[in-house]
Amino acid sequence: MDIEELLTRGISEVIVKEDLKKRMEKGEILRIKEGFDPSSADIHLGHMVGLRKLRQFQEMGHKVVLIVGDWTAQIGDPSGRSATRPVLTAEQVRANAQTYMEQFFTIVDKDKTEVKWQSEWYGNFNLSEVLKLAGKFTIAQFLQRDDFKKRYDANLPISVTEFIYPMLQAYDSVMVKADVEFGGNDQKFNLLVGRQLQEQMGQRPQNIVMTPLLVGTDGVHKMSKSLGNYIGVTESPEQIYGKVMSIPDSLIMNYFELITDVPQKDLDDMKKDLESGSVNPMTYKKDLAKNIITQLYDSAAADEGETYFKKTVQNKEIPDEIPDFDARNCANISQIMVNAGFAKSMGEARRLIQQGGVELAGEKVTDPAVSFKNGDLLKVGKRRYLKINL
RNA sequence: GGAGAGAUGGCCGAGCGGUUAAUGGCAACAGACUGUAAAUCUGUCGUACUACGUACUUCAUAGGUUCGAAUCCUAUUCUCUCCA
Repeated sequence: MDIEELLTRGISEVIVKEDLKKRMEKGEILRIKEGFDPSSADIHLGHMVGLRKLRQFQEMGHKVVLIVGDWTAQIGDPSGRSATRPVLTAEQVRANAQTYMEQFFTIVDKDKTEVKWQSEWYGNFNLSEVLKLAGKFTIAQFLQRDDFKKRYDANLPISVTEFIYPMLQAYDSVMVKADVEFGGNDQKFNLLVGRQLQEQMGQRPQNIVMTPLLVGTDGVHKMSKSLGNYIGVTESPEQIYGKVMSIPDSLIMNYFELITDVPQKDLDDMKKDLESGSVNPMTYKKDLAKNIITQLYDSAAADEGETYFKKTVQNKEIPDEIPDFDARNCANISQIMVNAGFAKSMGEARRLIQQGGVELAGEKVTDPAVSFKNGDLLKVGKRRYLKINL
């Protein structure tokens, strides 16, 4: 992959592109900063966009500096939603960070990565240092940030700690002497603050590489755990396959471009096929699902995912493995559904039955009081199964 | 410190003393349809039950007024605006 493609495909913006390109062409080995906030541990396909890009930089010899945001995790990233996050204990943060890194290094090369914790420099930060740092910024500057401005204009609360977040993130860049910082599109402001602070503190300002935000399975919002529209990289091949199939058809090309290595000219052909309608979108969506699973697992797992999908969704067959459920304490079918987590309440369970969404031993259940016996197969909705154990 | 506005179900947002378990939208779930868990259409969407009904618990929190309150009053907590 040449430098131009590296800086174009799957990238929304590079600041300053010419400068970065020159440095790379000169063969400089760059320190690429990637921060993460261990308030949540799960990596999903949305993160893959940037992580794959990091990997590509590593393959060209550059060094990734991963910053564990154990301090910023306590603030909560203001980008996105306004809901304040619960404060995590140090233990939780450490546990999350561990889990995160395990996932991180399935995509990024661990040997070419340096891990830094924010507490290395913030651990004994004192008030005078905080003041010195805060003194370098103005409120007007923060209100330029779209997210802040919108909330300010809409009379929505903005916590002062949210202003501190970009300051800390910027100071991180100074501490690790970052040459380049990676971030999602929505991070633009924070990334730019890093440039400014580095310059103020006598460092060469970092270049910025921004990756587009992957749209979630709902086809509308960015992929995020809190919106529930995400596909986690640790999910099972069957789950990933199914979730990929559930993205709107209009997202297929976007996913191919951002999280696969399929060459651009192939993508162009596929796009034409989709536009002309000569190929069923499902076909490409299946390819996409397999491609992603192969990256995260291997091609055998991808095949398994596909087989499972064909069986259970397309042919509506019963899956091979069905969990047993101990139903000895359950008086009726509804109770089993609630205890198994298939329904939130007895009322919901009854409704499912009324709507014809429940099958017992192959028969549609119409009477909530039907009798069941050991080994009976219970199907709820399209794809939730269990075997009754008495 | 002073003056004012506001807090409604997972989210957005109506309602301003009784046909209100609370319009509408989104999300979610089920059904139909489909070569996709896409799209589209229909339905459901506080909890429980001896169920076309009944009971209980909801409209920031705690009290109060009233035959009756999400709607009025008081206190508390939180948010926003303006003044200083």
